[in-house]
Amino acid sequence: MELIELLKKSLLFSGLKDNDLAELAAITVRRTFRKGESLFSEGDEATGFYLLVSGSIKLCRIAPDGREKVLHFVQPRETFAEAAFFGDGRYPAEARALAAGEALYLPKEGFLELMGRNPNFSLNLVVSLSLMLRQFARQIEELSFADVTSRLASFLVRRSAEKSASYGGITYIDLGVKKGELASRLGTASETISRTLRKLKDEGIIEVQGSRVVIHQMEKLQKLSERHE
Amino acid sequence: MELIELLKKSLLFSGLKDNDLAELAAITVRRTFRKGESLFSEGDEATGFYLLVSGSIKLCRIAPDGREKVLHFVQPRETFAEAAFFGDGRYPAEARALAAGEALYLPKEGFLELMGRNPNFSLNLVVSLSLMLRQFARQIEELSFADVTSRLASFLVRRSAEKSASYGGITYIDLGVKKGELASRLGTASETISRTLRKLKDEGIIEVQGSRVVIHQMEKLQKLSERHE
DNA sequence: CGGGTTCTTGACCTCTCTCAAAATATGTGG
DNA sequence: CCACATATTTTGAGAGAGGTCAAGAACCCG
Repeated sequence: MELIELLKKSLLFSGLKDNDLAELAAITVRRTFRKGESLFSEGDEATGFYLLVSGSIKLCRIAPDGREKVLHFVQPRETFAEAAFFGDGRYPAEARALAAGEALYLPKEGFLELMGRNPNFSLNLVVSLSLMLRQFARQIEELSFADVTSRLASFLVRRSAEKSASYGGITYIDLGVKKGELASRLGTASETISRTLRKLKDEGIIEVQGSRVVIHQMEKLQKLSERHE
Repeated sequence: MELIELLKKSLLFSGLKDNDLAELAAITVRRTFRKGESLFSEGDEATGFYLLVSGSIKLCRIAPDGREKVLHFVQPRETFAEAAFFGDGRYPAEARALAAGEALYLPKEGFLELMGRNPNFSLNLVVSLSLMLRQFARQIEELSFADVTSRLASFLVRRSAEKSASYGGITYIDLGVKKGELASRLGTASETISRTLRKLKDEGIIEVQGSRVVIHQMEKLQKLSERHE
């Protein structure tokens, strides 16, 4: 697809005029990646940020004891590693591909230059970062207050809103990630996810088929996710 | 103090030239507040953001069950509520004064205009937001992995780095907040903070005198905070 | 059809939450 | 500056959610 079309799909560049986008396209680098490939690692020098076009990426950190904590699953059209713009210029996490795909690379240097010339870039970037901050704040709140059932319900509800198929009141979600990864993202252990999914199934709220989840009673799920929040 | 001098103290405006600062000063509103006063509440229309000059502010959210979750303690010279720039334009949390002081209010409208005219404002804002993102990411990681001892140690170490007095290997920290608030910030209960502080005291690592903490063995504290990270 | 990974389940155990009560600190008016 | 009222902190005891370890089952791929 045309590079400019791809750029336009991102929230980050949505408000830009065509000639702005052309400037942007001039510094953009297309990059494909395979499953399991790492786009950058924790501690690497941050030379730019990315816009995911297709495929699936997780941002994660490795704890000293070897366990991995998933901070975020990146969806197509989302940007990631914008925070590469800060002070020390190192990536604070690793970006690993869960499925093969393509990303657009925006080099820091060229982008900073664009920001200096064209305020629209900065304004959009600020909006994007602010949205992320809000998301993170919610995650912090969830981790402090909500139990695993509630967090899992919250995840499923959100996922079903953004990425699902629905027929006659029944919603089908494709988790798209291994349950172990989901556990890490929700700040718990895979065993607990297993047990919690089972509990929800026993209550007739959902059904699990591999990495596919069928939601039978969305309302109950919503209630569970709001109980604490 | 001169308004421009106050503005210059913030990381957010540190790199600006004097004439930029003068423009900024022109739209700045000084605002004093008393202890317990709320600068804005969750859900209020976000009309701008703040730079804390003196006093102490906490950002918090109230859960449906009435409990309060502290997201962040704002230190003098720091800005807060920059995220007011996003989409729906509502404050996502409440800002309540822990001690009387003064803040500078930067109205959204005027600031957006400045950003459009002068790229330096945007660049600094992006840096500032990125730093916050990094902080939040660390908090998420801590909440998922680390136990309370580790989180408390981490908090103390960080606090001692930014706000402490030190004589001959012994460091004195003023918590500056009630222990209950600290508990909320660390995602735990005040009883647990109490017990954990006591445990650290029994091990000879720290000493507690009201809201003052004396660190005797910084290395051990550091080790505790890194065990998980 | 192996061989490896991932998932599930069971058992156990520990950390931390909760509730209740005592102790301490803080603030207020006189 | 004291004495009382309120708020905060500490301590104790009990319960429960969820982590960990271990083993078997299911799944996935070449």
